[in-house]
Amino acid sequence: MGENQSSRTHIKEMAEKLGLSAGTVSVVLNGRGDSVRIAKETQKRILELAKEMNYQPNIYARRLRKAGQEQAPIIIAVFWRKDNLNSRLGKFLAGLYESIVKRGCNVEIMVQPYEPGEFKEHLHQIHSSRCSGAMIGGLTEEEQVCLEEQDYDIPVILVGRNTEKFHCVLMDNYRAGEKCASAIDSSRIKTAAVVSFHKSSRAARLLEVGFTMACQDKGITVREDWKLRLERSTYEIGYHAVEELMARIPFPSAWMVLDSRLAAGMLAACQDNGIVIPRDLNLIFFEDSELLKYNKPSLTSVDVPVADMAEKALDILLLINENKVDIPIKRELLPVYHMRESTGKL
Amino acid sequence: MGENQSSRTHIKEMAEKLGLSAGTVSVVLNGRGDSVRIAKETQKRILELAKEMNYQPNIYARRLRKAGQEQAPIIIAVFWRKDNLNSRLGKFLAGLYESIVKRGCNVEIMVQPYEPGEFKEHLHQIHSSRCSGAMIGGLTEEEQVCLEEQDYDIPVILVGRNTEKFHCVLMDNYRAGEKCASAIDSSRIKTAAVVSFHKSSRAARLLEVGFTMACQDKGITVREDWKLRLERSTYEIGYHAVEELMARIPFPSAWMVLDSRLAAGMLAACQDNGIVIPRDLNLIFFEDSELLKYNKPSLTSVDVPVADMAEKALDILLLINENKVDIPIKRELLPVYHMRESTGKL
DNA sequence: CTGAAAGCGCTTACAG
DNA sequence: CTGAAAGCGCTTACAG
Repeated sequence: MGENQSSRTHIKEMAEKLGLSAGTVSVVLNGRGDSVRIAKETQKRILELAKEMNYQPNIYARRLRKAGQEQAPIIIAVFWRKDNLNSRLGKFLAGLYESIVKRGCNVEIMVQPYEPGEFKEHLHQIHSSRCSGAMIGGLTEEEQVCLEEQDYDIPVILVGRNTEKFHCVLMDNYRAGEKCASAIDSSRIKTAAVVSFHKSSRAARLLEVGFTMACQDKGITVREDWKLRLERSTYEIGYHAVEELMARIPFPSAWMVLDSRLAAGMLAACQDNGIVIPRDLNLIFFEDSELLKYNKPSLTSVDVPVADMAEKALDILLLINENKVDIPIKRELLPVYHMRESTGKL
Repeated sequence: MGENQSSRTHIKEMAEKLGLSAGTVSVVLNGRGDSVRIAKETQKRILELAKEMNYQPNIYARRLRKAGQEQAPIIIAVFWRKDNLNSRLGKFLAGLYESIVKRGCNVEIMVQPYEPGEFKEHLHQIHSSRCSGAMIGGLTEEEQVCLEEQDYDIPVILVGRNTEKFHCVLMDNYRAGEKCASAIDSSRIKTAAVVSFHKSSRAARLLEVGFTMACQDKGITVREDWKLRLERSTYEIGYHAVEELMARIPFPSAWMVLDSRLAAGMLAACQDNGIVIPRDLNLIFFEDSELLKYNKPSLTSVDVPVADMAEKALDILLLINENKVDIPIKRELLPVYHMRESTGKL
């Protein structure tokens, strides 16, 4: 037992095989063989064996060796859903990096992608022998439940998810919904629709409620049957959503859409059906994209403040590490707001 | 001297202050105080001092301790330009992760953003005591020169840059240029323009040459004065570029554009000037984006195969680590190709 | 030219 | 209830 665990070659092993000391092997492997005047022949034997046994140095041992010369860094493990790597990870890392520089602290960022639904395979990585803290984005509810079943000896910070057990940074979804409503010109517009998804998260529902409530306050009607539930986010589904809404009488004249990837399809449908934005329709998208910004007319959006979230997550992590506070910290941030032509304002 | 270097608190230090042994302190700090039956009072003193001195465990020491129980991983340092974090890092990491899973190897990814132009500050991180290999994206020419002045004891792989000294993975720019030309319907189109930048990289120039040569072969004329050099990539500059090209007589009827961020401005200008795509004009963009895909008409693009590059970079790194080959390996990959309506084909 | 020892910071049996 | 020792894998003076 225990054989397959430490299958990697070590210096000591090689030294024994060669009848040399570990020091000699180490020196040669580090290219200092000549300067320490190890026999050419010995060097050759060592290098050959290293190649043969596929020697890989243990980075941790090397770094430990350097302790005293250099500060040991704080290591942050960032867990991110594989299918989200493209969208927001870049912004998150950028925000994190900026904050690290600003604070002048010695931090290393480790990124660990995970398969959607399979986060549990990484639970063992959340441990003080691996990193100083974990930031986790994109968890499903089941994954979160699973995560919460255990305790961890380092701070865990959920990104974009609410939790009572761990720390978290998230957008104030209710406020985000309100913001969307405030983008509508209520002097002209009296009816509004919501386009969201069938399997909506708690976050999405809060957004919807915030929007609906704020609309009510402004005298804008949001009828129950104007709340569209789509299956997925594709061009075609966006296109059909417009046709469906057009069948409703009266035709709601402002739409809040909970996903910007539908935008292309929806815009095409509007064009094909002679709906002019913002004359006939106010459009507000959740999530920003170039598509929205450069469309003619440009489209208003409300987005998650990812960089901000990274900054706050770092704040929490450093605070916890310094004070060993044990109550969970929650930071709710305001959404980012891009007012554009699609809501009739410049 | 050496005081500010190791300012961090260590267990030994705390043990001395408290008149205890390191073992006792360690046990309590790991929450095993009760199970090992350390006096409550002692535990309290230890925890208080830890808080006061802001004790941070040395992750490397902890991980080394675990050696034998768990495999030491290969650590890949990914250096990425801060201002590119949003665009291609996600795809690169996704590609890297996929390849890691496919190969079933034990790899950790460390991401180190750097300020554009300031890569030299990270040179010391390219060392076997920090990681098993470095992948570097987005270097400027000066940065690359600076990097090449030194030797490193781990494999260095440049992403998207050519080099004789290190390994590299890059797109075959000449072939990419040819691909762009092949998107043009030469039975109908006889003239082509190139829109690029004033300060163009060697890569961009190769792309241009590949395009020009392939056009010649197809009987398409690319006149010198149809080669536009723009200052930067913005909406306005894209808009003006179209006006400039319209002033040329004859008006070139296919354009290869070396950057997709100009797209929005160019499309707006075409629309404003009654230029109909693809009837009057074939458009091919380098770099893909949603904007191109969902435009009406959808726009053809040629893009860097980032995920592929990540895979090949991993291949190289593992190969080098196994065989200690010392000749630089270069992998040139074919671009990714999105044929769309803007070149008149579906 | 090479070996033996010390030590990086930490944890874990073990002894008392 | 606590201490002393051993050891994780590696490197670096030092001795010979």
